[in-house]
Amino acid sequence: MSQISLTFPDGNQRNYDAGVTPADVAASIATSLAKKAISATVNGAHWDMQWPITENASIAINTMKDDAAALELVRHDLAHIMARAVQEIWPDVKVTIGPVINNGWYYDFDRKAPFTPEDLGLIEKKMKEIINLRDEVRTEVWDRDRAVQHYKDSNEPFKVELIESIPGSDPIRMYWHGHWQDLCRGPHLQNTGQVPADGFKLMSVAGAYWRGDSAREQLQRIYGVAFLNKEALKAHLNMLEEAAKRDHRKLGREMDLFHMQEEAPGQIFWHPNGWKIYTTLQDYMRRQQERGGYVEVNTPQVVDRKLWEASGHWEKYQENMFIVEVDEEHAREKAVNALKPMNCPCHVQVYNQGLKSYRDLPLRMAEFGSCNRYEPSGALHGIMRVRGFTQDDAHIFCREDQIEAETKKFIEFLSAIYKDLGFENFAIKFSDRPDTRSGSDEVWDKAEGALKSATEAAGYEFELNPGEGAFYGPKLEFVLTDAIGRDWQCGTLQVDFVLPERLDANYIGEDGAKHRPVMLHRAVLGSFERFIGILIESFAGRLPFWLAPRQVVVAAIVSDADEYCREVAAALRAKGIRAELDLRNEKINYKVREHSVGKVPVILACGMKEVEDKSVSVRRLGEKQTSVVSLDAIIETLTTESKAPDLA
RNA sequence: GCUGCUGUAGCUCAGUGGUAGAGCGCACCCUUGGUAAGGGUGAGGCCGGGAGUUCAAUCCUCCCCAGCAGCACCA
Repeated sequence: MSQISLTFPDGNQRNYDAGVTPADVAASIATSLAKKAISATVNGAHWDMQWPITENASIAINTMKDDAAALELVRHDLAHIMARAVQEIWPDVKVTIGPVINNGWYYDFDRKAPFTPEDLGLIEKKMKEIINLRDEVRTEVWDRDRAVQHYKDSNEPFKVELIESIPGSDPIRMYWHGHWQDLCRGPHLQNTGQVPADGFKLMSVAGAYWRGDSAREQLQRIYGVAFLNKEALKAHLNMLEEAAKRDHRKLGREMDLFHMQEEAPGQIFWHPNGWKIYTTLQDYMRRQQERGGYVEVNTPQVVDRKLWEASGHWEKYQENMFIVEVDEEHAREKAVNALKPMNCPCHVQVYNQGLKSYRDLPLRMAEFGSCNRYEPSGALHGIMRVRGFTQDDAHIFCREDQIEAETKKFIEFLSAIYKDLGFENFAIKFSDRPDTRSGSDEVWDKAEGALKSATEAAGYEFELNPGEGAFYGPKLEFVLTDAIGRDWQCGTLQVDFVLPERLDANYIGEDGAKHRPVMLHRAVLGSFERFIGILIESFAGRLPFWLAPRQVVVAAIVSDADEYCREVAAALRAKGIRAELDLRNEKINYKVREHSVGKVPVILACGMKEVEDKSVSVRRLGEKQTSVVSLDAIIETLTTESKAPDLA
């Protein structure tokens, strides 16, 4: 048998027979290592202890101390252990797939009766039993036909379909956790006992489509989270609890920002406090847009279907549109309108008024455009995903050769705003050409190239979403993350070659001939509603002073100080600071607690001492310490703090 | 839209086949208290909507609506 040379992390090399497994290698070093090993890293690849190594390679033996490898294996083995547990309890349940995800894993099952929360408890108990059995994990590569036959014999149709979709050149690998067998590419632990029995928890069960296809069977997906020990699991569950506390729906109620009700699903009733955030943010955006060279317009909400037919929305987007039919008494036919789901067609109408010259380009046309979309009921989520919302929308009409410069300018514009609003970090996703698209490959090449090089020139990296572009052009998406790690697309920039064509937008070039402009659809916040939701969660309700709906509460400690409190509040209001009075017949402790819970950034408490000194006792949100400062000083301080970042 | 769960006072939630309860909040009274809940009294509910079973439904069944989790969707 031929020999191969394995190089260890410390640089040492040893020779082994070709086909040696990491288990053999570990055993050759120390029996204790062989026992506690969980996997190997061979030439950078995560390697099962049972897989043979046939060539010279670098090798590292992983133990539970190697967090990344250990977490992946633990979660992956738990997926198998859970599937085994489920089939041991309910032998007729069909298994499908069970990958590792963030913080844990899931496994999709086909079973008629739904899993109940009690079932999850049963499964968890069974899983712990399996772990305690310390069953050996074993693997074999099978012949494709044998694997298919096996799963046909054992009546596992989803597995048959999986095998048939594995490319012909790939091996079909089987794994056994004890007696229980599953198709799996591996790697896995050496035995089930290597899984920490107190480091995991089954979290929830929900429907999920087979292969992510809503036309296919709906399966039941059980989610679990897993960590290397009890403490880490506890920390994770704790984090989830903390995240739930900053849910914008909860804080929206507590801070009296908005509400929603059955009669208007997916639409927001803004209360005074919430609307103050909204208008403050809008005022800020308006100033930024003016500086950024945009002109602002406003266009109709209810627009005849003729325009939507021309734009292509009627054909491609109708099921997401609110259709408004009007029987006009004296009209000969029924007028059919739609609430605008997007602003772009209306903006082209504005653009098309009068002849445009190449000298007018780029023309950046902005609108705080109120849109309505009939979103699927299951998609609605607080104020983050709604049916009525306002975009900070703009369309840049430009020449093809201006795409790159405009894109770069936009990314810089957006990142400055995100920074002002407290988001230093955001992800950029780049979606390139989909299979069905309009426009020539040559034009797509140019547009994709322009977006990519503009992103790089602005100093950002992007993640590629292959084939996810719109049919009319490639796009950039700017993504922020909420309190529990869910991503929300906020900003976007989409190149559009199609709409100017469909709505016949043009400009007169230097050559005196008509040319077609390109449109860049772009938004920074995306929608005010979603963005405010993210702001609330990101700051856990403790908005920066300039955005806080209630900035100051002036609270009397004794009622003899009421008159002075009125003076203080009036003085602050004269400086444009949002100050409220609390002269209620309550103790200062009570008032402090209530306004702290209400996330008011500054409480100014006044008793007789303050009345006499013309001072205030300042308590900042989140600080236990108070300080007494003069009225003049606090007015000056808070006046400065109340300025929006662009005015400071 | 799909699967599952949920819907009782403004909020958070108990509860029962014989039309309801707590805490907080709210109102009033007492209390003027120095930085995260002072005390008392009281008001407040078509038990999400509709139909059915029943002598009787908030409770059981069916349909609808809305919310929650996940999936799909987000051109």
